[in-house]
Amino acid sequence: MRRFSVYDSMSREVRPFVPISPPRVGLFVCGLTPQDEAHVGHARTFVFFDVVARALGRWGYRVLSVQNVTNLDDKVIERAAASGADPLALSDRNFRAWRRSSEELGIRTVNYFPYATDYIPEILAQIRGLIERGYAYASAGSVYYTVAKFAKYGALSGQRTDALRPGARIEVDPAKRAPEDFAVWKAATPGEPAWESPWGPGRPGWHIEDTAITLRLFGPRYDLHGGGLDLIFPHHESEIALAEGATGEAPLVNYWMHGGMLTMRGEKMSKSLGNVVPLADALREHGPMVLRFYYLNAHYRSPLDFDREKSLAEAREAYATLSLPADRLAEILGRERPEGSATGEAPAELVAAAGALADRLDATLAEDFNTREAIALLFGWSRTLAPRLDRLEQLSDAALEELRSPYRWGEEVLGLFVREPVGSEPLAPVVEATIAARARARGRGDYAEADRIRAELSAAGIELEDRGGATRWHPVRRS
RNA sequence: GCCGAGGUGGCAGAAUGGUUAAUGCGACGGACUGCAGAUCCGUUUCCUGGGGGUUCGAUUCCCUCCCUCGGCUCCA
Repeated sequence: MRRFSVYDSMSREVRPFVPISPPRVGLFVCGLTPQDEAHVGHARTFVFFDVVARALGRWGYRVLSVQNVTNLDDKVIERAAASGADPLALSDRNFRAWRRSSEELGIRTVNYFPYATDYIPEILAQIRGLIERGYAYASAGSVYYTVAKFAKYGALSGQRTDALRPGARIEVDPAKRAPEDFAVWKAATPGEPAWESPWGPGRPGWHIEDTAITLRLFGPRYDLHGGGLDLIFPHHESEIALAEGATGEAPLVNYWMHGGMLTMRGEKMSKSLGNVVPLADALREHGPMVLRFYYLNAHYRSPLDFDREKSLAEAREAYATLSLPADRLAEILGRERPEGSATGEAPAELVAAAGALADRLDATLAEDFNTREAIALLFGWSRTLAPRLDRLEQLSDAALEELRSPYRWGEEVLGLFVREPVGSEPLAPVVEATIAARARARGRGDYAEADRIRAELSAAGIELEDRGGATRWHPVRRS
């Protein structure tokens, strides 16, 4: 198992990672509340944690990755009521749409996506435990957490409850003993989904579904908890209070990881600001590789500003440069080559460099997942290969694979260099014939006809590239 | 007000107590081309928010001020 370090929001420093029971690692990431469609800000966080899980897997850990789905909360109910939909059906629909997008994005490391409402028995059991231990009380059909009882409340966020602006956004609730107390069980309102409980019909409050899930799947303590920076308070703070209060064991989590926000012209992307770019739109316009590249091209803890006109266009250009040698290698390797025609060996210094690069890539990522630095290293490799691309044809498969190994790393860990199926294979004969016609036109100096054919193919989504007397073609890049 | 994260070239965005502060985008020049695009090569000196301090040396460590963003019970 490779050693690595990670920034822990609780201690506010980069610390060496020590697993609780190696090689297993429990990773819990706060997932979506699918009140609406997912946007590009959400995807940033989840792509990053996908890379974390991929890296740990590569390094020999056995990761159990769980992402909860808060499929019922005030917002879901509110949104459903506005459209006359059933709340659970609405969140289910949005979640399924997110899963389609996330699969397209190559997010493939999450083992479970538990729905909050599938854990009602666990939630009720936890609430009973909290009441027995004096951390919660029933009042008017609801149950509230006694924040004052949990001395460590505020350790993660640095917030002190007595400093919270009273009444800022805290609902004034006469059933609560103290304003900072929060609901772990909410008394049912007619027309809303509700479950029976010792305190009457109701539904779970926020925060508690996560601890119910992790207590069940990981036990009272686990390794890594991730999420967006905006969840630190009150959500993660409250999770700690709920779990440690219920079990008496601490700490709930050994390392808290928080991803920076994606901003839009300096402001956080959120529905209420009206500056949301739906993930599905960005995927359609630029494809998954460009988006992944864009996210991973910044450090995960830095804020990343998203400019709808510029950001992904720039990422597209940069990714094209980065991936061109990778594509060429894959293309040659995927082609049938006559027996004995390609036996060349790669220069020894290149092979050595490729091997050394893999180590450097792992080492870079092992320092708090510096994906940006890893990408810079991969750019270096592409610069090395780019001028030699035309000499690759003679190399043996084994030699080509050696030169490809840094890109294989990028594919395995970063999820880049995955070639999109273009569905153009059946077109190939037609395109080749058209190109041949253009070549004949060029041969007799009829450039008007040649350019007409080129423009026609371009309009059909095929770009031509004249080099060294031959003409290559490829599907036009998405723009 | 309190808590937290940031401020780096035209732009995006890394890193480090120490030679020319990475990488990319863009721009400019060249090669290639019938032309264009794509590609390849080269150039892009003057960039670390302001002010103090520690140090032989600070972008990095400390203090302070300014600005931006996030959180302060809906948030990835």
